[in-house]
Amino acid sequence: MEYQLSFRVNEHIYLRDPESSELGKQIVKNAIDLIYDLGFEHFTFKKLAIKMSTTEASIYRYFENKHRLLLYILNWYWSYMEFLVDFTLQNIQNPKEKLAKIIELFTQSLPESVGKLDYNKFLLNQIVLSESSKVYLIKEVQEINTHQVFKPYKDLCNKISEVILNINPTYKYSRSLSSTLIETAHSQQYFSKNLPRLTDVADQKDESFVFNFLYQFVFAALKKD
Amino acid sequence: MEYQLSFRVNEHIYLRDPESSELGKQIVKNAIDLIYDLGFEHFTFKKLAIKMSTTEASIYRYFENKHRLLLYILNWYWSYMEFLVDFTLQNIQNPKEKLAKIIELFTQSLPESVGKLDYNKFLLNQIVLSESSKVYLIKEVQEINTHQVFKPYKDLCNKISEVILNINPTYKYSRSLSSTLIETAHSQQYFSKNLPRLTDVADQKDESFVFNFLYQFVFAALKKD
DNA sequence: TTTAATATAATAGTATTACTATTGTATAAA
DNA sequence: TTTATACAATAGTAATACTATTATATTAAA
Repeated sequence: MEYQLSFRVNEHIYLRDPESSELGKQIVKNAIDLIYDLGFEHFTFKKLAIKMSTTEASIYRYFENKHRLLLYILNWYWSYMEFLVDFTLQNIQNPKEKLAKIIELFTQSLPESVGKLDYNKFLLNQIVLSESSKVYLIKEVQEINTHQVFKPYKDLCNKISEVILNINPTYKYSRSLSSTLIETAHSQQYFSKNLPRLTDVADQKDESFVFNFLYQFVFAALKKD
Repeated sequence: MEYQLSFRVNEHIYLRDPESSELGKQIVKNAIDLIYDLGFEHFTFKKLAIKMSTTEASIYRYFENKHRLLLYILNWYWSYMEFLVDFTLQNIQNPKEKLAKIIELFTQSLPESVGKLDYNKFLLNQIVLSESSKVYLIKEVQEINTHQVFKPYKDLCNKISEVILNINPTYKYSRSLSSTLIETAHSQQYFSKNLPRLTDVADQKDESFVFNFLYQFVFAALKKD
């Protein structure tokens, strides 16, 4: 069985829906590769156009600027993670077990899809670790937020916070703990790899370190006294 | 009593020590103002030069590029925070009380200095919230890390992790918890203001929200079972 | 006191990046 | 067959990032 996942992405993010044409799909796919290679600061539409043998202007017909393209990728990622959460929690009743699964999802490498239709999940995950916060840490947050461009992130947090409230209905910080879970999963993975002295990883290859750390503190925070 | 704090900043960060001349000091001071006004992405040396009635080239004699200038500011901030931690923990014996004070430092506005000699602490704090992660979330991390440019951050984490280990000597994640404390203090303050649905703030003016959230989860994580 | 050396910032550039108006071509509709 | 329109490429401009060189001021040496 080979299938491609697609999500409706807020139309304020793009000028022309990249899902609507082959060129559009290629722009997103190649952008993920190139942002991974160069880092977002060094990534330009010109370089992307050369890589794809198309023109800068053609890319500009799809996205206003590179920030919108990154925002598109992140919207896709957040929607995908919400889907994965739903998918993974199927048939699990115990809310503690659910939360453990969620932490696992955010700290382990994403399942690679079978076909070539889909985005490269490894590269996607890598750019999320290093670039995701750049989509909201900008002067224009408030303004673009009015167009609901962060809704998938909020929905994802909401879903996690429901599980948290199932474990401890009196816990007062379910949303903050959810966003902290996600942000910390990212930052600690990034630190483990690049600035290990900011963490307690013994072996930088140890994939379970961030899981163990997060598991301990998330469940500790939810313990009733 | 009016005094100015200065810290030795790693000389790999600048081309010419900004502390060594009046122009250098003005560059840093004005940069803090302008990055606050424009956001780091829209901040350029040209605009800074115009604001200061000097030239772009003169600024380039001090810093290789705007990223280095931001890194300089963050190095100053991390050193300053370590100083503040030392200063604040004077005469406090109880390690739990110490940690509470530390959380307070990272979640409340910085003490403004008396004279005009110093940097504007309010603006400094604001740009730390929105721009700090941009100094390490770059393709060149590993490379610049070899020049110790993140040492003040690591030292700061180290200091906090010592306090953590005093509370619970068997806790295995003292460094990770320290960096998470700092990063979460920043991100939750940023979210409270700009994307409140990712948090549980009731009133966006509530300065104590992030403190309460952090206090609860940091101390919960350290509780022995 | 005059000259030489040095430090400093300004001038005047170039290359790259970000973005856009216009044109040309292919496809679909009338 | 003609006309509309959808699309991407051409060909630009403006802003940004960065640098080589020149001019000026200051300090040190003769």
